[in-house]
Amino acid sequence: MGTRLIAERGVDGVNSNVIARAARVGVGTFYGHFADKHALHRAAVAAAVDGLQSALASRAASSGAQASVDEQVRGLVEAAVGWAQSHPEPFRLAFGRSPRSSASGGPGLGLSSHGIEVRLAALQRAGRLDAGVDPGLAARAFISMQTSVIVWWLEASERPPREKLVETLVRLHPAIACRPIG
Amino acid sequence: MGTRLIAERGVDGVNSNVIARAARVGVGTFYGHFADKHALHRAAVAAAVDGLQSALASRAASSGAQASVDEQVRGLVEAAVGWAQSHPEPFRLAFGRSPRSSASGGPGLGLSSHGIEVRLAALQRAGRLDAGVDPGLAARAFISMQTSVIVWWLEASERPPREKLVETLVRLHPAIACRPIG
Amino acid sequence: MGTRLIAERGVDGVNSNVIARAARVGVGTFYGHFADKHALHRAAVAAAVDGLQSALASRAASSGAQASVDEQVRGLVEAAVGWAQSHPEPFRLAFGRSPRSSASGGPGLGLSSHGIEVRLAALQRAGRLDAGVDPGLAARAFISMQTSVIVWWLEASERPPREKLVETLVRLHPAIACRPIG
Amino acid sequence: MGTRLIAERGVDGVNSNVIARAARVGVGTFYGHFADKHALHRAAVAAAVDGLQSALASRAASSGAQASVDEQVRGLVEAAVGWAQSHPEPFRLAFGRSPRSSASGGPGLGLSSHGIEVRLAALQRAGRLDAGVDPGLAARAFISMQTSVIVWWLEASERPPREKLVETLVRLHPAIACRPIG
DNA sequence: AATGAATGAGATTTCATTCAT
DNA sequence: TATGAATGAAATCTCATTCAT
Repeated sequence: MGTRLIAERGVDGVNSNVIARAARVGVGTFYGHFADKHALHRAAVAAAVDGLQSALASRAASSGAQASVDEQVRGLVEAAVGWAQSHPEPFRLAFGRSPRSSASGGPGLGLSSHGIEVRLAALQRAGRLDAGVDPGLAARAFISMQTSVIVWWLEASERPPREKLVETLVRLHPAIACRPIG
Repeated sequence: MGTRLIAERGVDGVNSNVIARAARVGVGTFYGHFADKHALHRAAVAAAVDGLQSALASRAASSGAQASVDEQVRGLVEAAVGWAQSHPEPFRLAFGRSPRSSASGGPGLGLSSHGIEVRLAALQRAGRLDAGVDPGLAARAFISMQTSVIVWWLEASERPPREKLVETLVRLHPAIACRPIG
Repeated sequence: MGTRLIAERGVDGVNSNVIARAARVGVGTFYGHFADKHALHRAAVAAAVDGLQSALASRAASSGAQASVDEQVRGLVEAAVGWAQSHPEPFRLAFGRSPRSSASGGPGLGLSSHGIEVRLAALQRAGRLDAGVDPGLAARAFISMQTSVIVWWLEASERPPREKLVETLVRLHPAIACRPIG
Repeated sequence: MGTRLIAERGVDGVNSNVIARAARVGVGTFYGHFADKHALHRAAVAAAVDGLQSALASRAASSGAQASVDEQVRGLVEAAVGWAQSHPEPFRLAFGRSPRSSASGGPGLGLSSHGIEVRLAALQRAGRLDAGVDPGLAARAFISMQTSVIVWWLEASERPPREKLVETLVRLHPAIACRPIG
């Protein structure tokens, strides 16, 4: 439980005593649960990634397989933005600057880009994605973009309305943005 | 001189004594040149941002104003990738994970998205950019995406060829990806 | 029971939780039996000292008072070596390095040197011990020597046979080694 | 230089801050010189062992090779006692209880018993040392005994006079104590 | 009586920064 | 100006002990 409480605070210049105090436990208790500060950070990031991942998965499941590409993309983007809005701290923690932890790849990763890659590859085989686009790169690019922009949007003082954000992200999704021209 | 030598190493968990040693100067010397560790970091990031910025600017200048949007976009993407390849360490330093410093905005920012925003707005007014897209968000999104993907690509072991990278980024640039449909 | 189990392990850098775990009891249980870590250590040392002491006493009793000095000395050395061999861990614990506890005196003490001192004094009065020797010092010296050497011998990889050990210690016992010359 | 200052204090329950303070240096300075508390302890023990060793060596050198065994033994014992008296703290540190450090062997070791062993073996071959005695064990035994007794003597409140101590140790030295009988 | 999670004082260690040379 | 040993505040971590179950 300490995990969530602490995930909701920043974990960067923060030190173990402060973390423990914030979680209302003794320092020793903290070390009883996590090997060190970074173990906690990793756990919190993993929890956030899992949280978002399952939000996306359940959205994908609820919008039937018969949905159009546009509908699917919009659904996923909305799910991502929605989860970010309801879990701003975990989202920032996992996808904001300095995710020293995300083993996998660039910013915003940790979140697997594999699912998107597969779908893009399928679209490409069906001639519905520009042949010049590399599905792997494009998937990765979209994930980075989406998380980066949402992080910025969460923090921005004069932020565009949520619908504009969703609309823009949808429009930039490779499956939509990179349809074959002509 | 120290700037570059140090920029070429990581600067995060690294401590000032190590930085100084790596730069082959005494600790004291280091503090003779920079107020503190963060001043150095800021300087290195700024240098990288400036470097990239001017690479982009000179490319924009060389491709005349009469060039098509596609040519301009491709030129800028190529310039960005080229600079990143010839200055991988500064690029990573400035745009990789944990840019604690970039005052401006999200990941990859530090690099101003203003220029792109202006151009996108112009295209939109000319009816050549989908009306649903927010130029500010889209500009920001593209910058984040581009830098994130390039950082990943620089580090990736099995990376797609450079042409594929450029092609994919070009195709995802809002000015191209978000042309009005129909 | 806990006493012996724990005595058979080292007790120095070892912490109380580890001790308890090793003894297969809960930490709390441990503190139910001993006031603190040192109480346990003291108890274990005392038990070892008592054990050795009574082994020596019963040997002294069994070899009648009419036995020669040589026989008595050999009997006691054999008893000490025998007990050490059958209780190596307690022996090490009580007489090995770092007996922070032994209130009494130098290494190997805890074991009283008084008995030996009395006998040596008697021999000296009878003109059968060199007059230059101080019975107190000599007694103390023999005890230290005996325990130190046995501890070493217990741990040594290429150790001389037990008989050689006994023989050497006997020969170094003041009552034998320091007979008046000529 | 910190070495000596600190060696002259106890180093057991003492913590690094206290050590540093006692040596009149900052904590960091301490860690600049020694990896940790134990490194200092080891260094101090080594220094003490070396000090005693060279005191013995120079005494051995000054008493010509033509000196009798008795004279040689007395010389070495006097040298050991003398060094211990003039360097009581290092002596206690190196040879007192809990020398967790002495890699070599039993208490009092660290100090090599090899020299004595060699001489005893020579005496034995010459028929001037009881055949039942093992030179290795006897050498080791003497070293342990000597250091243990000196440590006790340094600390004892009612201690026998120094001459008595020397006399007793000389009389217990195997080369003298274990001459063949008859 | 037995348990072991929780505690926090204190030990250990790091590192940004200073300053005498 | 260059240097790096020295510094100590602050961070990390340990472990003897308690106490609710």
